[in-house]
Amino acid sequence: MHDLKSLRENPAFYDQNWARRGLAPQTPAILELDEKRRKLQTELQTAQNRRNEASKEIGSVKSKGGDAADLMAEVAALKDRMADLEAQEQDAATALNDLLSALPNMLADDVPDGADENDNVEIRRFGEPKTGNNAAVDHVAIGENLGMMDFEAAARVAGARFVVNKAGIARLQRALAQFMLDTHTTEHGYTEVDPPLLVSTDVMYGTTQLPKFREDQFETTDGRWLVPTAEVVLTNLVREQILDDSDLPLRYTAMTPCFRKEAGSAGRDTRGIIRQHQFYKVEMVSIVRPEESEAEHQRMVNCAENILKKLDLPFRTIVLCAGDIGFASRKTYDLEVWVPSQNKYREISSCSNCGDIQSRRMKARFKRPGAKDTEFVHTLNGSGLAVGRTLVAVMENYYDPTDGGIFVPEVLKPYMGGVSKIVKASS
RNA sequence: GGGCAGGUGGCAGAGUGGUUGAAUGCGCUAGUCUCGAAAACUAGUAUAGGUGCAAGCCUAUCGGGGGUUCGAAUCCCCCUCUGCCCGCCA
Repeated sequence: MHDLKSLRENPAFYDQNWARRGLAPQTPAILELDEKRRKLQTELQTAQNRRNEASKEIGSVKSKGGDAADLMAEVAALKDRMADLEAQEQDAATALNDLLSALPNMLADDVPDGADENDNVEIRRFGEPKTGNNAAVDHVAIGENLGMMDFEAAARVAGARFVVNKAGIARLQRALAQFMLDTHTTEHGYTEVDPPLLVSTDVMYGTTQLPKFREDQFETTDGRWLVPTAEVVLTNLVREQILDDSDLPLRYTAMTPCFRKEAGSAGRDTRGIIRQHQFYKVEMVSIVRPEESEAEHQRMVNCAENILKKLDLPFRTIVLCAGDIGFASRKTYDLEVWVPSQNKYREISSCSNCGDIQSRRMKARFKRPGAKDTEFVHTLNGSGLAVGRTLVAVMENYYDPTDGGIFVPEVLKPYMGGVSKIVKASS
């Protein structure tokens, strides 16, 4: 949700900012509705005030044994008018809310201009990708040759965009998740959370998956939603709370399955596990004071990068341009890992500073010491990392063409029971 | 799934139709006292919105929604959450 007061005071700022995302001016319609709504509200409140007064008078007249018929007639008339005003005010408020909740966050000043992903800006690289190897074996071939990835079985039990991992690959993925979680909790100061995977509609609204991105979500028959990312649950942990200043910053991490319909992605990344209806992701979420969110953002990106560095996977970090940035985000860094079989970098993490757009929707506030008013917190989220895609990167970057095996990255060995290479079981 | 009991301010806990946004206690903040502290005393201490230059005034909120009434924390209905009992179940 957007700050109406601020929007009223500076509509040009909002329109200019939205224009960077390619949106037509929005504030004229908003301001008109807002004014209409407030006018109705004031009128309604005046009527309510008179009703309250009259009711008190009736009480006192009656207690003295007097006749309050005139006053009661006045209130009866007032009630009709109030019902009408209230309905109108509700309509205006709903319309205003619908309008506002469909509009994306304000971009940070230093977000580069641009129309789409081609205008994103690379800011740093790590590692040396093995380029030019068009014959690189992809993770599907590697996994199937090892007999540890079964897409046909997955299709039989669940349909397209699922996989069945087995044996060494299944364990490797578990090791990856474990390693990420341990690193975030012991080195990066995050608190591990084991959250619900089914959440309410309000929660999905809070982090902006609803109402605009309904098509990509799995809804249950009893009105709940499967989480598309742990961001949803972790961020909503502070919903409807007034936090104490000393509680901040809060840093949460969780490893969860994520469920997505991928409704708009038909035909994209159909091979392999790059884009699935269900995948594991280790997520980081920070809840911070407004003035701290920029620094926290940098910190979070470093935490995500650190995982890739420890795994010794080549990657690059980019800033998303105005045209490619997500709905809730003020500014987003993507980490892209080198995928040899595709001979390019692919997204493996996305770290976003959402400012106060989510906290406004969630009513997540905090109070500074001695302050009279509450303030909205800032929320940030980032993948640390997408486990399935990390598995792809490890399989392909650590592939041994001489025997079709996969070397286990050094940092994962403790999680693999001493196994240093995944090889085909001898039959 | 069935039944019973509940959900009131930061916490505890009154309140069962009429200045009750809400007693009282605790906690917290400020002041008095003190060399300082404790104790005691005094005052203050919810959230959101509207309106106003401002002081302020007004509206709403006692789990959520709807209803009855001139008037609802108090009465009625639905939902939800918590506790307990029974049933079922990983």
